[in-house]
Amino acid sequence: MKIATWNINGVKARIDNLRDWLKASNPDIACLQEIKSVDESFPRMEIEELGYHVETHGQKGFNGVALLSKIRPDEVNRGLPGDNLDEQSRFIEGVFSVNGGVVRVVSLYLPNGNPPDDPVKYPYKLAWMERLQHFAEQRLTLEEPLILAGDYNVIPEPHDCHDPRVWAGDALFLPQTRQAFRRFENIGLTDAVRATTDATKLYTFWDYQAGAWQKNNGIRIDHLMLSPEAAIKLRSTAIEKHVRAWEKPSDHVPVIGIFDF
DNA sequence: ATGGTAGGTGACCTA
Repeated sequence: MKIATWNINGVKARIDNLRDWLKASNPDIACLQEIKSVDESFPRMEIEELGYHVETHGQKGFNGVALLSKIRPDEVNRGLPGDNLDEQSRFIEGVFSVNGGVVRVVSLYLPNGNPPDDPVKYPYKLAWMERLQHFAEQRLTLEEPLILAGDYNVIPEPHDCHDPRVWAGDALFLPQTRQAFRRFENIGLTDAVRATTDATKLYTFWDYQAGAWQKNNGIRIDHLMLSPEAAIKLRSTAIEKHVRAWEKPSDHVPVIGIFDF
């Protein structure tokens, strides 16, 4: 089973890219972030035509996540538990039946958090990470394959960016951010890409500005985090870097996990 | 639209 995560930066602007990518990469489940669309205006038919079931958790203008899947989920949960007042659409979970078992797949868009001195933004990011940790801890007790896939807006380690000095004061790389991410690993989640390679200079995002792509000035912020039951079934990972060179690209590229289920 | 770029919105906001 091939499971992908991709921040597409606007589903309406990226519909041709998205369709081309689905045809070429052919994932069984695709987790999308930043659809920047309400549920009603998601280009559902254009995706269904390609044989995918569509579940969205959209929002006007910003954020928004979706799950595209060849098999229909048995259950879908929208919104990260832990704050009834949080109105941002950043989390959708699908439960899928696969040869006798179950796999839970989450598409998440973790808050950016910049600027860090803003009274709201960075605290919101850290609180969201804590809520995600609590969610994960609860799901881990189920002892099921769980894949938390998405744009984490976290650079885990210095070698996950082109120049750590540039990112030193950024919400994506601050010690508290990295510490919160490390907590995900400490409770038993595995960073799928890191588990399958020790290559450096692996990036999933290149800014549109200042020729970042041309200079390979990128960061690795899109991750597949796995429960032990999913990690043991992980066969390989890939970062589909070529997609960044397409016409009208997203600033992120798809990250893939291939599993034995 | 601060600027460098981009998307969605609608007289800026977010990344």
